[in-house]
Amino acid sequence: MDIKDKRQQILDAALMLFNAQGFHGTSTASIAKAAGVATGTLFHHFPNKETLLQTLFLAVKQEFAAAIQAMASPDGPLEQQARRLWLGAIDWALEHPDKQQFFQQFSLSVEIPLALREQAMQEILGFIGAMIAEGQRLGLVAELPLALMLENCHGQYLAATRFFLDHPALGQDHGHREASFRLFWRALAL
Amino acid sequence: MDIKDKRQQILDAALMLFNAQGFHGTSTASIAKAAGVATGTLFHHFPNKETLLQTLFLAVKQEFAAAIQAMASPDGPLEQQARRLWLGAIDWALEHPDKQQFFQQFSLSVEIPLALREQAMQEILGFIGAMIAEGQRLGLVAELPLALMLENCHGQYLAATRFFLDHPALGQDHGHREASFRLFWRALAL
Amino acid sequence: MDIKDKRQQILDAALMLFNAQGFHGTSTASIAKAAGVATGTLFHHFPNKETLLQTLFLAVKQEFAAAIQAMASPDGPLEQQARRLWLGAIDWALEHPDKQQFFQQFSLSVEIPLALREQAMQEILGFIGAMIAEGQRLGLVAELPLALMLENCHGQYLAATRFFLDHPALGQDHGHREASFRLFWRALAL
Amino acid sequence: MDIKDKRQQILDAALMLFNAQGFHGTSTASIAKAAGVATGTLFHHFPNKETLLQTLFLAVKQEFAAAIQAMASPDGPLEQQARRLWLGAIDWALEHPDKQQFFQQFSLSVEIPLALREQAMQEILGFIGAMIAEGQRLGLVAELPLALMLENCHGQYLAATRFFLDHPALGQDHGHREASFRLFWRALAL
DNA sequence: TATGAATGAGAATTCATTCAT
DNA sequence: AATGAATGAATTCTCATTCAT
Repeated sequence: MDIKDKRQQILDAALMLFNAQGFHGTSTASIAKAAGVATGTLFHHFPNKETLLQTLFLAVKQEFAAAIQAMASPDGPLEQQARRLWLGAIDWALEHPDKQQFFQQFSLSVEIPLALREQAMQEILGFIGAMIAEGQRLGLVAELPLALMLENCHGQYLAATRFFLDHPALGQDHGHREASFRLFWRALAL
Repeated sequence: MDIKDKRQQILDAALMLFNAQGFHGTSTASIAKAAGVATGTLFHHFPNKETLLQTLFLAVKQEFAAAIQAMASPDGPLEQQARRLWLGAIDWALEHPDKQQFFQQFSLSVEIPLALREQAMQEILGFIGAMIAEGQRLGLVAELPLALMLENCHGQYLAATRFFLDHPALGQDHGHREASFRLFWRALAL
Repeated sequence: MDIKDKRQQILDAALMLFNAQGFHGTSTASIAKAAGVATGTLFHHFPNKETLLQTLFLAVKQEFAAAIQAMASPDGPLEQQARRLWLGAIDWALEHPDKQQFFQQFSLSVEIPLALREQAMQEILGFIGAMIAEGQRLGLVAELPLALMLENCHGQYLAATRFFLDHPALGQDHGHREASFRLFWRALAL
Repeated sequence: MDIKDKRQQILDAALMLFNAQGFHGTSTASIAKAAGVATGTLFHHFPNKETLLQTLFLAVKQEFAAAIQAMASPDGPLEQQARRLWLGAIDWALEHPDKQQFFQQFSLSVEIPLALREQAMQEILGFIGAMIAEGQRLGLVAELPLALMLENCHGQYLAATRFFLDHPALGQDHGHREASFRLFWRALAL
């Protein structure tokens, strides 16, 4: 237990409680208690509650981005690449339900400053954009306004993970997994 | 000014402030002040702050549902019906940006009890479900799990209105309007 | 007890406690308790602790200024006028030892913003300045830099009241009263 | 830099910060930081914050007393001796504005325990008392209560240095320097 | 119905001090 | 002697809600 340092324990506790009760519904005292540290310790590591949330957001975002990046590979036809990515992202969500739920709650929330939110979106959607461009070059993807397509991808991903988090069993069901990809892909495809 | 009763003034002020500052960021005192009434008056009309939010949510939801219902008509081919509905819903969002923003913020939020949220979703997505079933019967719409399709529709609608609220000028642009429908429709269509 | 409103009770309690324990040594909770009100009530009447102090400072200052003004009258030789004023001011201090002690503590303190302090000094020393000018015109008062003379008057008054507050019995002693005036007057006189 | 030991660095930083922000407005952490040492180090040299303040007070007082003592000499007429002392004390204040400001703030403050304050006053005013007695023996100084005269001297000195600290340029002006002495001396003189 | 002063539990944050290294 | 992470009591201030008028 002493291996994980207190800073990390605080982040873990915050993730759990923010998910369960929301940002404003969670007191710093309760985070500290759940983390097994004193109230002062929280403020030793984070100047205030807001920064704690943002630090957490950044950390989760980076973990997700790294996982996605690791899945991407330019092998095979574009649709195969996209399927691999989509299902990989769904799997990541199912393996890290707490982190995914955190994303659902905060990736559009006012608590995260606009700049940080947009930066996160950019980082994650960045190579989705590249893949769409490539698809358009190959005549596989429709020529629609890029910003709108990206917002759409984001919305579909949030919807799909929302669905699978609400019905965890279906996350293993081949039919539902493929269906979710089909909706996503056909929206974009020519 | 005395025409609108104080209850309505309170609801209006709450809508504005909840949008701007969130539920927890808005004090009942500030709502009362913005509404031009005394703090106590708010609690004559609503037993507590939560109920105020839920009442507001219900009112906005019903207004939206009524507007959508008015647009629907079983005339013409299914895709035309769907286009009319989709663009009508987009227009409603553009005409009521404050109410739409309120929806964006609270239709998935923890502040609204699950039961209320689901009921609202049902009411609004209800005849979307019917339309999908009809489409499937006619062989126009893909045979995918219904719950997933509905969640997808919802996610796409939120994404589209998010986009148009962020770029109000494009709300009048034919290309973007059609593109948003195309994404929506192609996801579902066979 | 209900006659004095809570606002005044809070000011009274604050005066007492600030005197006894200093500004930082006095918690808002203890002020509220001593005033017999809830903590929230204090913040209903004063936006924060600092404003409470400044309001108190202003109130005491105005009471003192009014008392002094009431004593001044242009009758008799200048030295008589000055003596009347000086002894009157000493008497006020002895009759209101708590308010005088408050002045001792805060009239030079950093807790009171410079602007407020200077305004208070002006108001109280204003007609001391006029009296000095008159004395100089009559050839009774030395021609020294005015600002320095005023600072000196203030310093002497604080010293004298400090002495009399520390030795309350001597406040009635004719010898000491006269001696304090003599020191003051001879410093200025030609 | 390593020449001055950390203890002294802490005292220097404390002097600066207490002046700028007051005792309660200055955290031990900020003192340590300004001194370039760790928070714990402060508590190796001083058992607590209060003791740090009192140690500082004592050190400054002793430095001042030593400087004054060095200026005193029983040569020439008494008024000359007094002038030398007074102007020397003013000069000391102007040469050590930070230490003088510290004195202004704490020599009457509640933060310094009464005993320490009185001891300091005694030490500094001690030979002022002797000089007054000598003046009275020679028929040069008024026969007024000694305690009152000492308090008056102290008050005048604080007022004069307050004035000169607020108007540093005038500290070199012969007229103002002499005027400040004149006020002081004429108050006491027969 | 309407008012707004009063309430007090609860929140975020600060900070002097300790102590293992 | 020096460090700085950790502590937790204490502090200021907020705010939903009540109630006498």
